Amino acid sequence: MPPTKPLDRVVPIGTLAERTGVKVETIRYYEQVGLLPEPERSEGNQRRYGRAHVERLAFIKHARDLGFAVESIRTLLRLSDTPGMPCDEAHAIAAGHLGEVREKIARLRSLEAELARIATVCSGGVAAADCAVIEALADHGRCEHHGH
Amino acid sequence: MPPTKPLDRVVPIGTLAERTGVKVETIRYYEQVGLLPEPERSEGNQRRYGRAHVERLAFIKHARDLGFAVESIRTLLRLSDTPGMPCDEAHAIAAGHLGEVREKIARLRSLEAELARIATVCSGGVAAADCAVIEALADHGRCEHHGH
DNA sequence: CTACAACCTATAGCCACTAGAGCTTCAAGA
DNA sequence: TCTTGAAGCTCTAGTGGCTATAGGTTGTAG
Repeated sequence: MPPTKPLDRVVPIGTLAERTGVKVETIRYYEQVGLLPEPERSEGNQRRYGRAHVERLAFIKHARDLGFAVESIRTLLRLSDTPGMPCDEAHAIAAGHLGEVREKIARLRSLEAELARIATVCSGGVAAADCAVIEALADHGRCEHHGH
Repeated sequence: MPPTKPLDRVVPIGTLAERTGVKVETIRYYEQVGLLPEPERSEGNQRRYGRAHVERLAFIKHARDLGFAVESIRTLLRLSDTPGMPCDEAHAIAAGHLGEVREKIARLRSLEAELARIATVCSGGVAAADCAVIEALADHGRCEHHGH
């Protein structure tokens, strides 16, 4: 028989990791915090995963990549496990997260403007006493009014 | 004598906290990790801060507000303490941080686009089985190619 | 049968705080 | 002077989402 690895229905944790792009340690962590159900074990006590696990982990990974908190993912998984439920909660989680992301962007943009201003004034080579970076940080009169 | 508090040269930790907008616990933490020097103590072992502490803590707060890591702030403070040194390092830290902030913004913007797409398709009220949010997360074929 | 990669558990560390328990000190009013 | 209560003190543990290490066991190719 050839190494039919990609078609195996039951795979060890390393293969699951490769297949989903999630590290082995992270997979065990997800199991520990209850995102991923405990899989069957081999005779020697090693984890053996099936197709359902691959799909569930892909779901988790995708949600994490989108920045959802583990707690939100727990809820989203619960919803996806009970397809009859209305999905208002899922929408609320996504919309809430979108709001957070937008806030973060806004905050980072104001940081970016401030940092760019500071960093362009001083491009190094000057004595620290006259450095615009140090000065800007020391001079709290300039920036504390538009709270970044 | 009236309560000349705002002009006192030696203040307890609570007043320092009020004056800088940094929480009492955080001030003690900064002292513990060596950002803020240990102040004098009252006879009863309570911290008493002077003008120099206020300025230093304001510097730290401003830098933290701008997102600098504590480790970077340590270096920036060292530079500002030795005004003769050239400030190339300060410039490098600021420029490096600006780069990180810009990367974060870029990543968040791609998240925002994806989340907005997902969240607008499904605005709730639908059964979870048909919910675009759940579906988008489950369907890894759609998004894994443009790595967010 | 042996070698060695891959697996296992348990624990500690990361960052920058934050919260709590259980105690002591300070300052204002009676 | 005494009492009260806010504010201070130290020490420890918890947060989120992993990541790393130590020290052992299992699976499998040659």
